[in-house]
Amino acid sequence: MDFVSHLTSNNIKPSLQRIKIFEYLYENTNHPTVDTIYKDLVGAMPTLSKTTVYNTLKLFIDNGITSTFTIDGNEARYDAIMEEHAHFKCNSCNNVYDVEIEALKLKFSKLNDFQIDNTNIYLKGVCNKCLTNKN
Amino acid sequence: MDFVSHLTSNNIKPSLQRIKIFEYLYENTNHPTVDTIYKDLVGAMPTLSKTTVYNTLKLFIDNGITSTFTIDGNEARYDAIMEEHAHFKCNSCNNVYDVEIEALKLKFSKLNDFQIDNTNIYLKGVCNKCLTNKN
DNA sequence: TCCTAAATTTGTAATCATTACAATTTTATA
DNA sequence: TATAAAATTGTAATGATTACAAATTTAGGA
Repeated sequence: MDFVSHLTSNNIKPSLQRIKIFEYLYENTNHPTVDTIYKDLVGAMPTLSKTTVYNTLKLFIDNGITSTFTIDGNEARYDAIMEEHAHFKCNSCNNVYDVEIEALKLKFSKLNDFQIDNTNIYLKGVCNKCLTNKN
Repeated sequence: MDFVSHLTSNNIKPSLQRIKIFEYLYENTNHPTVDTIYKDLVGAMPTLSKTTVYNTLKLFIDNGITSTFTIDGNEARYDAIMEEHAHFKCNSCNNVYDVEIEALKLKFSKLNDFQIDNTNIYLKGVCNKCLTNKN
């Protein structure tokens, strides 16, 4: 993945901050929050500002190379995966997993009262790993 | 709908504030925010505190007679309808509509990697009314 | 290369929803 | 009625996000 050309081809000037933040998002598929992104990058880029992280993510979203969602209404999470997918949060280990929703998309598209531009799904429960450990 | 017995049968002592807040939720199915609930009720109950609205809604949720969701990650919305359903927000008129998801629930229940306790779906797009008006 | 304007980054302060907490008021019970 | 428990209230704190203006960097022309 050539991050620089990915940015430029989406009309984003590839500054160092933008490259690093996108690279981080692309390689960390665990749906990081702004705070996580900032803390993980500020070591290598000591002048990084949290405002820049906010600005940059907004820019990415506006240009369609990043998506955002909130799992519990508190902190926004970010994702470089643009294919529509659902999220599953385990109430036991608090991990957030990706879930395929191909079948669901089809169902939704049949709704004819609305023009649906955006589908947002998240599930909560207990993941298999935690179910097994719990005996 | 007898609100008092609905509260008591769900282990909630029916104080005036609790009755009024639940009544409001039950009769206003437009998914109000805390601020909306507070502003609409404080006229009739001048001593009402916004903290009480928060406390009461939390109590309702803990006792299973109210559900909550966030449509855009900013403000929590509340709902006395406990049957699982999706929400559709129109990007043009900003209204939030209820959407049936019976068919979808079936699909989700087939996922066998997770034990799904809670399904949360919201859709965004443009409602028919706005589509028609726009020519 | 140097100069200037525009774009980007940064830090601080403001905003806004929500929560913590302690004081006050109300309710229930002896 | 007296007392303890529960409920309500107001204020202050928290935490994510945004506004905004200053500082820095970048790009293009002289």
